[in-house]
Amino acid sequence: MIKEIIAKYDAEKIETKVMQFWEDSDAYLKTRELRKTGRKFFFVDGPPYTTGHIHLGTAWNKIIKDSILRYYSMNNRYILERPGWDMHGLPIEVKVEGVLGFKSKKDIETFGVENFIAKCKEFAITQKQAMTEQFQRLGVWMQWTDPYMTLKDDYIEAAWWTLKKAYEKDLLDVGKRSVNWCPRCETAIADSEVEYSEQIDPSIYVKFRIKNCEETFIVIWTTTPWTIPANVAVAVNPDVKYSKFRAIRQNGSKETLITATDMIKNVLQQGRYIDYEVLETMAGEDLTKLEYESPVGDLVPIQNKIKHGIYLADFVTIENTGCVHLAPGHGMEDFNIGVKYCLPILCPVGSNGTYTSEAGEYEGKNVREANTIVIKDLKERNRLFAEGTVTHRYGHCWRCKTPIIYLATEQWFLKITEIKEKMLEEIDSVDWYPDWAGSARFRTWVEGARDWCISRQRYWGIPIPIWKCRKCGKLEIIGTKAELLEKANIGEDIELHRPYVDRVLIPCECGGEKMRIEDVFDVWFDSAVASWATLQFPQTREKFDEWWPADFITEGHDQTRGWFYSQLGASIVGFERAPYKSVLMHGFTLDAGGKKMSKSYGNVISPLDIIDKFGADTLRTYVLSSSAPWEDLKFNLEEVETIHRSINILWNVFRFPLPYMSLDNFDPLQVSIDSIKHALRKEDRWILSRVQSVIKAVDEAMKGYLLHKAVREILEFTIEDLSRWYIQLIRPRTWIEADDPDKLAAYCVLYEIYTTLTKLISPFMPYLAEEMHQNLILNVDPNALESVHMCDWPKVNEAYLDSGLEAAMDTARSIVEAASNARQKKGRKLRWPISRIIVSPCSEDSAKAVKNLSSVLMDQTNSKAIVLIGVGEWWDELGLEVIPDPGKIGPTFKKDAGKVIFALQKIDGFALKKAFFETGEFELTLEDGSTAIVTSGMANFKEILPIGIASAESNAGFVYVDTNLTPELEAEGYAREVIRRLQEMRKELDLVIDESICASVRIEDKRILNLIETMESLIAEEARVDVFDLGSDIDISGALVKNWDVEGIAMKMGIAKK
RNA sequence: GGGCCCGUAGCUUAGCCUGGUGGAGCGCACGGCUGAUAACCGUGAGGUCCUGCGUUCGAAUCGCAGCGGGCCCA
Repeated sequence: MIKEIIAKYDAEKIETKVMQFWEDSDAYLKTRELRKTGRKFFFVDGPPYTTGHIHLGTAWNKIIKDSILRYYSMNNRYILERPGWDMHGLPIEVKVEGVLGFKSKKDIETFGVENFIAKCKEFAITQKQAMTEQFQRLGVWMQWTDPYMTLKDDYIEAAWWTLKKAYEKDLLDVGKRSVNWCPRCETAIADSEVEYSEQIDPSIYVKFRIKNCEETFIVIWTTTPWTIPANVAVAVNPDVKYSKFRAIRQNGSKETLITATDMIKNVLQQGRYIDYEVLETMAGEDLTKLEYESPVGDLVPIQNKIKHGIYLADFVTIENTGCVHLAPGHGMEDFNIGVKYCLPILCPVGSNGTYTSEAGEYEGKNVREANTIVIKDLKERNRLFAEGTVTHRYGHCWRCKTPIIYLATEQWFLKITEIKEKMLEEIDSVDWYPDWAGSARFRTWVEGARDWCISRQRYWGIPIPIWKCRKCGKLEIIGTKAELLEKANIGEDIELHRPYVDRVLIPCECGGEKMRIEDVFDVWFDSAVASWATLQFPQTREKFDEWWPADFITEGHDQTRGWFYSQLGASIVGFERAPYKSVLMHGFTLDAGGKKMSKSYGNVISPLDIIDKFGADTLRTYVLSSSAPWEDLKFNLEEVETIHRSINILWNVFRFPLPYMSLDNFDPLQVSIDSIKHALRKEDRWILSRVQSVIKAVDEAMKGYLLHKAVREILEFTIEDLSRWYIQLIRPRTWIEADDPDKLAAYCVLYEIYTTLTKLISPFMPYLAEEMHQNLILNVDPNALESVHMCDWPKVNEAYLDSGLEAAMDTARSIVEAASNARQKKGRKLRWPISRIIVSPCSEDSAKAVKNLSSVLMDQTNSKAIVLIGVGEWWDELGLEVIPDPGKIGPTFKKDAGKVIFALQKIDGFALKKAFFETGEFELTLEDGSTAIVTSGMANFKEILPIGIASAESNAGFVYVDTNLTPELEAEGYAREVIRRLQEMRKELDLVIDESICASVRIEDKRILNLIETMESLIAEEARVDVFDLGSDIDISGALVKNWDVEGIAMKMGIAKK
């Protein structure tokens, strides 16, 4: 039996209860089980990093995923969607280092890698647990008991297997490259791990003395003096003019310099020269013949062994001096030029950011601290041309904020440049939502991609499975744990982390021993293999063959260069095809002002706080409805409150009929819409049609992942059509006491609508939907499907669709609004009946709608009749005033204009208007008997409303409301006022709906009393009055007595339980 | 500096693809309703459609340039 609900919407209560129900009933597992025969749908969850707390962005991300998966599940898709956790990497290492008070890698070595790894693992697992609970609270249904975790051995094997594939396909490369390096973490870091921020650095101009030439210097500019000891060359632009010129100081001293011609002025200013004289102008090309000597050769002996040349490079811009200092060991572009021209890659800096012995006198000094020393040394050697500072954006380690340096070190690479074409090809075979996410954004990124440095010199990560012979240097790439154990002849199981795998040695054919290289993987490589790791590949092939590749993934737009990219690269390496078939790119959460949320701004909003206040359904509905998925979401608390109110309306809509249904023992299993078909009213057919249209619209929206449109459609239907219209229309029917077919029809329709609506909202508001399902379905039929999420998604019932009726109802609503507007103009409350409203329709369709829905119109306008005028005709009770336009009449009629105007004011406006409408002119008889032809435009018209009539425009045409009272109407009006007061008093006494009362009403105004006496039975019936005492001088008593002022008439009323 | 996206009422947004007098919701003001009631409805005020230039008879809509915001890159 359907249960009455008195409680107002209490999200916390509902959601706690439903969560418990899901757990007790194993609803999630049963739902998946139920769809086992359905078409497979493989979803791969982009693994959030285990930071310990979810934020609004990760919440939105999971909410989008959950809603889409619930929708697919109801559409009979068999879903696989293990949630994932990204648990390795520097962020956790840095956190743990912080907890343990470590400063550098040495501390870790002292503490013991084994101990350190154990701490990292413990930390990651604790954080994962906390975040799991938070995601569950959002109502997200995933395999929380069996997530994929990047720290598990089977996951690690997936990464190993992929690397081995890369090796077999010759896509693995090793070599010196210039990489971003964090001197604190002592590791290479990815481009994506570099955070740029403003920083003040030295800005120096340095003179390099040209060899075999009389005291001539080429001038370069740099912000990193510490790289001067590693300088090996200078780059100039091939398309730029350079000059050799004599610079002259105030005191007459001179110096011969080489810079870009256009930079002479700047250089002179920097060096405080006052004049110059160009000696020679040359192309960049000409400079390449020159050689120069290091300014610090006496301090860095290795510099004297290097031949310092000048080379051409397109990247050189006309800034500063137009000559660029090249240190291939300390810069990306420098390195590339170095490789191109086979320059020595001098890198006299160690992993901790201090100079090595190669740096001669500088050995042991920290590079950033060495800046001032280098400047001083240059000055002493007369090689410092100018000195200053510059504020610019500089890269920092995203975890520890240390300024990065570039180091040329030996690293491992995936040769992305070799598979780029294939990657671009695969992008086209993927469905992107929105389209430009793939066709523009992702494509551009991949086109510019470089080889991927996958090695890191750290501890907490997937060990790179490369074993190298200490004797002959032969490599062995290991693909699985079994392979490792076998090749190393180890019997017992080991964990695939450092330092355990580091201890495993593999005998080499040469008689030597292969030992693992020390590096671990870049964490981006971890998640890159998620789509097969989550299928337990390579441990088993079965699931992989069944499910892979993913049908769908969705992540934020930052993942264009992140997970969308890393997965594609790894998948081309492993399988030569994209690992996903469709991708939805979603936006970022910003604060209400459109700024990004960040701890330093203090504008971070926690999803958990929102849930505590409004519930998960409100948060979900808010984030889903407020903007298109791919647009950034400006989080606005007022809008959350608005959504909460909307859901509250949904709740009120839902609970409104329950007391009546319960009272009447309404059993939906016994009565169906078919069985009471004959009793369906127009409005019933209308709402049934509307709900079909909503299903259609939601399906259409979901097809393109337009979740915002889907949710808005449902909310608008609920508020506009259900709450504001249909419920208002059927309220009187629910009060009918007998077992009336009219009432039953309304119940059946409501029941049909609600059960459909329950399913429609279930992907988006899973808790509320479940609560409604439990009452509407399970309380009626204990054998029904336990959870709404197990139900099939509603199918559009074409038989109920009636677009003509939907349009007609729109017309009717517009008329009711206009009538309400017109009433207001005359101050006539809706409670007071009116004799008639008159509609002058603007089209045949409107006229038809009025005829068709006249009962609805009478009902909602509280009028006794609807008068329909013919299309294009005038309501004959209207007067029409003719307003002549002298501006038009004057020029035509000159001196007779006055007579024409006078005549126009006297004639029948209707005839004139008709003539204007039909022929455009009218023959006017003037006072003196003569005639004049007036044409349309010479007069305007203004309608004259009869007394007591007000008008307003609707989209069906003009609506006139007759507010003139008759004694009958007045009697009913006052009666309604009395009923209203008695109802309010009943309420105040908290009476049960169908409880009878004794009531007494004293009205001293005789005329009003007489009117009301004619309505005594109506009042008694409406207010459930059994014993009714009405008079002008009676005593008023009861449990509650009140004095009222009804439209200026004093009334005293008393009521009591019978 | 580059790529992509966004900019419409105080706030959140529809309309933009396919040019023809800009629509909602929230908030505000006024009025109404009343057994859904700490709910609800109506009316009203409120717009340089980010700016400028161009195309066009006509631009929120198309093009170009700029400004502001976001993500990514340099």
